[in-house]
Amino acid sequence: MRKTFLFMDTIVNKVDAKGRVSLPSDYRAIVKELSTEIVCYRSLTSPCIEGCAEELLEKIAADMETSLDFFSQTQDDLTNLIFGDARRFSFDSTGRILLSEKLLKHAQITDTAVFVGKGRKFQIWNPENWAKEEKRIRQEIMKNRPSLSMKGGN
Amino acid sequence: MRKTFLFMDTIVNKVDAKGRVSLPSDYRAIVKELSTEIVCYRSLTSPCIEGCAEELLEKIAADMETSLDFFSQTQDDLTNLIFGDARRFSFDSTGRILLSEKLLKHAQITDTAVFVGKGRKFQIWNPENWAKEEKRIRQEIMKNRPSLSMKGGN
DNA sequence: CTTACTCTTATGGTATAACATGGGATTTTT
DNA sequence: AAAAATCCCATGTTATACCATAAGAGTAAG
Repeated sequence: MRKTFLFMDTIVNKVDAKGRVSLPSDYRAIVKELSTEIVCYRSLTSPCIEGCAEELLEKIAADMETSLDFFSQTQDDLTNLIFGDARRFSFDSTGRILLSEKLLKHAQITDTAVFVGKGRKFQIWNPENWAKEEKRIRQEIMKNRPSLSMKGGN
Repeated sequence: MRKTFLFMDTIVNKVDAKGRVSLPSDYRAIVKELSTEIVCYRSLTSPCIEGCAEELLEKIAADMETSLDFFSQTQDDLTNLIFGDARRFSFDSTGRILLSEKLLKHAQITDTAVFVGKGRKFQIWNPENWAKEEKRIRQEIMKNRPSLSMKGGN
């Protein structure tokens, strides 16, 4: 069976004064498995940091090259937004990454970070914000439960 | 496995009196990795400098040879503009390139340059202009968000 | 069931290397 | 000869690699 590479679980780690955090070991395993790197950027929609394997961005770049027009406005905007914000974060021998000021500020993270798995991606939250968000999501799901169906995608 | 070569992140560097700027080290790494050179030209659509690996222009040229649009007027015009404007910019031992007057003027850059990653390409902006542009893009994207379906999901 | 041991992971501190940037020297161009 | 471009050295700053300790999970033995 093929090894999985899904970001899962919710892990709470300390952020030190320099902005260093241990990347959960499971996440590190994925990076090694894919021989890729972790890439993080500000979430477009939430006050949190979003991360994924660089491999995924590679795919996006490749898709754009072929699907959209080289000179299209939308492509221009999207690439600016995604790649302009994303940055590679490689971890040291002890498994830590150094988060940037920009990201920490966006996610309002000071001394504690919550890693939340999302499959191909993951998010990093401020603990309080995540608590609220999780509650919101659960309520939302319960409300819309009857109309949720598996569409075959995703 | 193949190493990735995506221009990412947003980096602010000083431009000295001679017009020298440090090319962000990640960008330099890509150049070395691909054993190519950096090529820059005036953006066709924005007041900024656009850059990419010379390799990419090679690819575009190759694509056009075989493309159905071989005789397309628009495509002809666009490539004329880009190839006519593009120039190689190699960096010195300290990693700096010397931007030309023409480019600096087009991007209204004087003493500070903002490098914005775009995947296979990157842009160089005047700080104020980029701030405005980033704002514009974020608004635009948020407005059209529902209709944007990326394969990477969101 | 409890205790001791081992291994992995997280975290704090420090040393080292890499980078951006200023200044000057040398070379090339016109 | 003057101007412009390229190269080289010096420095402050920051990120990264490294070492050491602590904490926790899991395992094996008593």
